[in-house]
Amino acid sequence: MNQKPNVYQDLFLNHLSLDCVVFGFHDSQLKVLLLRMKRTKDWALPGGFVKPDETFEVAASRVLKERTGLGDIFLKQFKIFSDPLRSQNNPIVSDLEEEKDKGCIEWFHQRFISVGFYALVDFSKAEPTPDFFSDQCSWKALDEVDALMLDHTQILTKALETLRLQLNYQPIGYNLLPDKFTMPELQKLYETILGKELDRRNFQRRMLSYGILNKLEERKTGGAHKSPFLYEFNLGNYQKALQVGLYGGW
Amino acid sequence: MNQKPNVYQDLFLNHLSLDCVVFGFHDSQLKVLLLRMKRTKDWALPGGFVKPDETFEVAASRVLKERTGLGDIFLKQFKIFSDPLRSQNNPIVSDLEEEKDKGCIEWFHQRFISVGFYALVDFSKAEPTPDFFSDQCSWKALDEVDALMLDHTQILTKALETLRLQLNYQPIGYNLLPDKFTMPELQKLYETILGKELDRRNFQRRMLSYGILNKLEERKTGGAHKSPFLYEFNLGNYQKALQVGLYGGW
DNA sequence: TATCATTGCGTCATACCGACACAATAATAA
DNA sequence: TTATTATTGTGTCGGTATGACGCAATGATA
Repeated sequence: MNQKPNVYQDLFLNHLSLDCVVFGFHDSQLKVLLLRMKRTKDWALPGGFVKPDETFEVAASRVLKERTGLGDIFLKQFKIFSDPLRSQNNPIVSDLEEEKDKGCIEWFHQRFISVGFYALVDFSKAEPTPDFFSDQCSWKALDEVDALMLDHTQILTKALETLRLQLNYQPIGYNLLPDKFTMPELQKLYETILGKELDRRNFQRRMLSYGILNKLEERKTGGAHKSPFLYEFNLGNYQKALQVGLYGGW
Repeated sequence: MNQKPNVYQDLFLNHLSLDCVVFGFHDSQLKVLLLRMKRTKDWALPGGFVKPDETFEVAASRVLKERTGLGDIFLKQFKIFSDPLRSQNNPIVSDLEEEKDKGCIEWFHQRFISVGFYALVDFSKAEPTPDFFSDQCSWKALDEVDALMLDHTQILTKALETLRLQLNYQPIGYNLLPDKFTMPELQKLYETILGKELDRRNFQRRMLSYGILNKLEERKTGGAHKSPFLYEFNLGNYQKALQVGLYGGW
């Protein structure tokens, strides 16, 4: 979608769309990747459509490759949004009307259901790239996000809610942090996602008990105080925890 | 879909379908509602399509109303299945070919994505009813379920997996048990869903600690041994637990 | 050299959980 | 009528996880 396809109906399947809530972590803040629409300047989630030979997962990967330059992104579908009126009044249409592009307008006038994905990416490695309908693609801290296009605010909210829930039985951080990181950094990530502060000492104890961290000999220097140890994820245990979960529960 | 609509393309949206995994509890067994295809005798999940004015949730409710006679069913979407090849070789088509119904065959030859729902219903109140393509609609215990049509086995497996996960932070039982029930019955439900046995005494302690049960004065008589107390769900707390979750987690 | 926020490591009381003991009960068999 | 037996109600006990907090060590800055 870097170039405007004049042939949506030939390229993509009717009614099907997807939207991605891309999370990144930077400056002790949880950020989301957003697009700004060309004419209306509305902000929107990166999204796209599905080709005849794609699963939704593949389509989402393709879209995120275009928007961030990254491949092999952590991606998870969390909900499907199917309100019959959700895709009405798409600001994209008003952009297109200026160009009198009939076929294209028709495509965007149809009803779309949207599969919501959330993605976790390394902030420093992503290269935000606008699509054809937007003039800007950039990271926004969660508390800077105003009203979004269509039902995208609702999608973002649900994604965050899901992420918070998953935190309880899934490891997180491998996709959001650099390879080596300190315990305070990891804690800050958790605190940002949860939106509340945690006890430093209890966090460390619990985190270490999961067995998904390797403590390194190095320390992170340069900070203005006592230099903390560096950690890395134990990928084997991390992957295992992703599948089995962190707690047995029942 | 009790009658065969000759006008799918006018009634429903292209590419969109849904499948429901309907769970019921009876005879200390977890059962699933299945349909048997008329000609091929393949077993399948109850499913359907989406009308232009429906959300997926509304469409699923409509389908389940037709298959069970029940309204206001506990319903939850858990995953969308979008393999491009998933809806190939639909046995329904071979049924239709006998009738040389061209338009109808075309409809079923298109690629469908399917939103998976799972539903929890009161076994005793449901009235299984086949649709136009099936000659039988009946409950099957989980271990009696053989290979299902298309990717329906995969859908069923994922539904069960989701249900087991949800058990950890959501109350369950209100939709599956009669109004009054005993602690052993509730435990049996948990054991059946989880596929493993639990300690009677620890189960009771944990269950009561949730605060979602009212202990009644009555006992259940007629059993061959000591008569157990009856319980009912405390609906207020139950609903609250559904939203907030059973455990704080982080 | 003193200051001070930050970090590493530890303590303590409490809650919770798994495993298990024992008496009470209700239908059935003797 | 009485003994048997499987089941249920209630409680205990030790181990473990959790929340709240103490204190000394560190490393840049003043």
